[in-house]
Amino acid sequence: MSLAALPHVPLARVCHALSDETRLRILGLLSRGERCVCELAGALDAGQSRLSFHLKVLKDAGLVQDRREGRWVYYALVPGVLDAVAEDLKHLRLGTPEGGDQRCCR
Amino acid sequence: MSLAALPHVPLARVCHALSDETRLRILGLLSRGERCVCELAGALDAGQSRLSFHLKVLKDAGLVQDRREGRWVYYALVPGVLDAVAEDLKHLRLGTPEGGDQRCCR
DNA sequence: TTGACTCATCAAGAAATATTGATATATTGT
DNA sequence: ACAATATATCAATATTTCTTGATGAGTCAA
Repeated sequence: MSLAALPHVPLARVCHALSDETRLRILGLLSRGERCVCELAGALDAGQSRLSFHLKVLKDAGLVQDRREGRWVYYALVPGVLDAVAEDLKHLRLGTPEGGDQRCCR
Repeated sequence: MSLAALPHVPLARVCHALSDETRLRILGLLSRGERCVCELAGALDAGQSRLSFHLKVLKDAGLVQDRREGRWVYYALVPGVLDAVAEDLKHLRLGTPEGGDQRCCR
């Protein structure tokens, strides 16, 4: 499965979502199961609005999903998405062979 | 092999290096073999100093290496590094089980 | 030695991201 | 209906990153 299976988000944007320590810690926590925002806030040292901001970045990147249950919103990893990103990284290539094989300097 | 095998660069920094379209295109080109800067500049539409900037980001992240040959500097992917990053992403977890399993809300 | 060429670095400004505190919205219990 | 709780959003500011143009450093050939 490629990233493209999910509501396509460009790889660069996904990597940007992964490029922050706080967000990686969130994903680490979520890798062990669903968590609500206040649990995450407890585990990390982040203020509520900061956390909310980062969760939105992760969600927009298609990495996490949320689910409301009463007053709480539970966040979870989108299943398989990290594997999909990993796969895309391994096969990093351009759609079209960019720039052929020309040499500019001799 | 984990990322940690190489002169350790934190995953967040590596992902940051991967979070830019231009840099992904550079990596795509390099995935087909070594290229000198002027070749890259030709293939992409980037000015020289812009390209140099991005190459430095990639190098600092441990993703590419360079080699001087006469007037030219050839850049190449660090062998295996993309696989290593992919692996780290699949096993996204924190060093320590962060925040135990406590719940803050009931 | 001089000039042309490849590339890196620097400084300044522009653009994108992150943080903070305040406020808004939704849900629940009383 | 009201108050409390959980979360999202907004506005202002701070910080980081990117781009551009200028300059510098190394290499080569004449």
